[in-house]
Parts: sequence; C-alpha cells; structure tokens
Amino acid sequence: MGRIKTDNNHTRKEVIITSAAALFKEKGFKAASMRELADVVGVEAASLYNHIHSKSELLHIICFEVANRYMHTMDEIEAEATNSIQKIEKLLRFLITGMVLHYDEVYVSDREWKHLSEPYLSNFQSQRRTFRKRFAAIIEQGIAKKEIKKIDAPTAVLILLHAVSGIESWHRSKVKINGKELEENMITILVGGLKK
Amino acid sequence: MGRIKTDNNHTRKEVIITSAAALFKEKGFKAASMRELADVVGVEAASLYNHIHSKSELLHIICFEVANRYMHTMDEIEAEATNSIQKIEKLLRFLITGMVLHYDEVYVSDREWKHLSEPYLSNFQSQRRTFRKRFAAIIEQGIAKKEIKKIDAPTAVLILLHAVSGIESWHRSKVKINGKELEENMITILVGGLKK
DNA sequence: AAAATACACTAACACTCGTTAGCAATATAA
DNA sequence: TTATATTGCTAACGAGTGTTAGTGTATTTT
Repeated sequence: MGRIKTDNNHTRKEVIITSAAALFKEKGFKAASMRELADVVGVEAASLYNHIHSKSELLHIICFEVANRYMHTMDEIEAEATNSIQKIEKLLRFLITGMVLHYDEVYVSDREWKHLSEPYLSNFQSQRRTFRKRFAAIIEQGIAKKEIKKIDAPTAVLILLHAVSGIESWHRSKVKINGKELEENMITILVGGLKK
Repeated sequence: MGRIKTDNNHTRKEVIITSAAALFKEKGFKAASMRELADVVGVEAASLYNHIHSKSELLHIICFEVANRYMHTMDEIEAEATNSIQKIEKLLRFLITGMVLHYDEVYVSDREWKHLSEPYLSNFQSQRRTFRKRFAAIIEQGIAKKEIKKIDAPTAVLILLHAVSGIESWHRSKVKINGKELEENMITILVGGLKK
C-alpha cells in the first residue's frame, strides 16, 4: 500500500485517531479490529504501531479529548455572572453543537468508555461524576432562587445529558432537520420543562 | 460443577438468558464471553449449548422480548380514547417503569442491538423505526389540536426516548431516589416541556 | 428395576485478535 | 550524494474466541 495520507495540518497519528473514532462508533470498541482500522487508513495493521502504542491508547485519547473539552466549558460557564436558566441554556447549546460537530468522538466517549483500562477508567469516571455534580449544582441554585421547578436536580441532569446524546439517532436519520433547528427544538422542550 | 439451578418457575434456558442480559449489560455483547457466562451460571461453557443454539440467539431473544413489549403497549395506548398529552404521559410511565423493572434487558436491547445478525438486525431496526413513527404521530396530533407546543415531532421523540434510557445512570448511582419519585420528576420535566 | 432422556463433562477444532521482530523502502537532513 | 530518521511491509507469536464431537452420569419415565 502507500503511506497514510495527511493534509498538512494533521499528523499521521491524528488521522488514525479520527478514523478510529469513526470505526469505534460504527462497530463498537471491542468489535472493531486493528486490521479493519488499518484498512480504512490504507495500510497494514502492523504499520499502525509506528504511530500509536496500542488499541486502548486510541480509546483513551478519544475519551479524554471530549472530557477535557467538557470540563473546560464548565469552568467558563460557572464563572459567568448569569442566572441559572441562562447557564443551563448555554451548557445545553454547547453540548448540542459539540455533538453535531464532533459526533464520532462524543459518541464513542459516551458509549465505549467502559472499555478504558486503568488508570484511565477511574480517572474518566471521576471526571464524569464531577461534571454532573457541577451541573446539578447549577440547577439547585436555580431552584433556590425559584427560577426552576422544584425537582430532583441529579435526575434533571440525567435527563438533559441523555436527551442531548439522543442526537445520535438524528445523525443517522435521513430526513434531518438542520442543526440549528434541532438545537432550538431541544432548548424549547428541555428548558421549557425546567422553568417555573 | 453441578447443574444449573432453577426455581421451578423458570427453565434452565431462561436462567441462562437472564444471566446473559446482566453480563452483556456489564461488559458489552462482544466483550462478554461464553466462558464467563458459563461461570456465572455455574457450569462449563460447552454445557450451555445443551440449552441454547448460539451466543447470538441470546442477544436476539433479549432484544425482541423488549421490542415486542414496546409494540404491544403502543397498540394499547393508540386504541385508547384519550388526548395526546395523556397518551404521551402513559407511554412515558410505561417506558420508565419498564426500565426500572427489566433494567438489564432494556439496557442491552438499547445499546447492543447493533450486534444482532441478519435477519434479526433488519427486523429489529424496522420495529424501532415504526415505534418512533407512531410515537411521533401522537405528538403531531397533539400539535394539531394545540395541546402541544409547535415543535419538530421526531426530535421530541428522540429527546423523550433518550431521556428515559438515561435511567441507566440512575440505576448505577448510590444515592437513589425511589422509582416512583424518579418517574414523577421525569414526567414533570418532559411533559412540562411539551405542553403549551 | 430397566430404559430413555436430559444434562454436564473433557478435549479439541478453526479462527480472530492485538502486538512484536526484523527488514525494506521512502522521505528528510547533512 | 550520502546518512539518518520515518514509515511501511511480511511473518509469526500467544492468547482468547464460539462451537462441536464424543462420552459419562444423573434424573425422569416406563
């Protein structure tokens, strides 16, 4: 075969990671083989190892890319001087556009993190928990200030996060509404459901 | 080892299926091995094949048990002489309690159906599509009768379904609110988000 | 008690998997 | 051009996979 094609902005490793995200999404981490990945990239399986250490490295790079982006955004939004509803709306919009833009990575990070190996697994779970707690805290502040219905905040977080990850099926669907319209619909339903 | 233990109401095959659902949920279909399943059941791997035909049979039994239950309920609810909001609420309550009661099976059916083999795969996907279309139709009727906000019905369906499947994490969480309370919270947020 | 059935065992099969070793070709730096 | 670092290849490894064949032993039926 030839060598791995790169436009000049991406290293060969990055090309592999991108293809891996797409493949892991489609087949699942365990079911996807390095030989398939090599095929997609246009190379023999063994050649991949000139660029990466292991299959599991691919998974943890993908997962933490997403996790770090989430944490970074949470930092920003917490720091803003806005009310809870505004913070939640901004967070949702970030999650939705993030899902539309980095679909493969977010999907894999969402569904395949179980296959991370230690210490990455524990680390990832901990980041996930923290993110949800901070999200719930925002909702609880909103409840305290009577901007939001009196509901169980952790439950609300679960609903919101999973509703967003439902975009998965939107992505597969043929009669797509466009991304912006999707976003507005979700905000209407979800924020509308929280507001007092 | 001994033989597979059964209380008198369940066949040995049913015991295997139940254990398989739990194992597939925990490890994922591909990552779960027949030798592990045999361990759980208390028997050697080869012995399983006195009761089942193959690993993939286990998956499609689990998936279609859930799918059939969904279809059956949809039939019932469609036939009722109630308005859209009431139908949606009933559907949601069914989905939520179904998730709490048959957690492993629903989870596996939700996340692992991709690994079904033909013709089961096509059949399952088709049932899934049909269920969603019928759900969307109920929402659209509600919009036409101005009971529901003017939103994109298929998007709303995705949000509702994925919000419900988020109970997964509730199930894992240690500080659980009880099932009934969970249900009320979800109804409040989700139906509240739809209502005009 | 005898015969038939259900069920579990051991051993092994044909594969696929991730990964490594060693070597050849190509691109880059001197 | 020569030397060096990159990147690819083939071949093979050891481990794990689902599954089958054949055999022995309980349990159930007659």
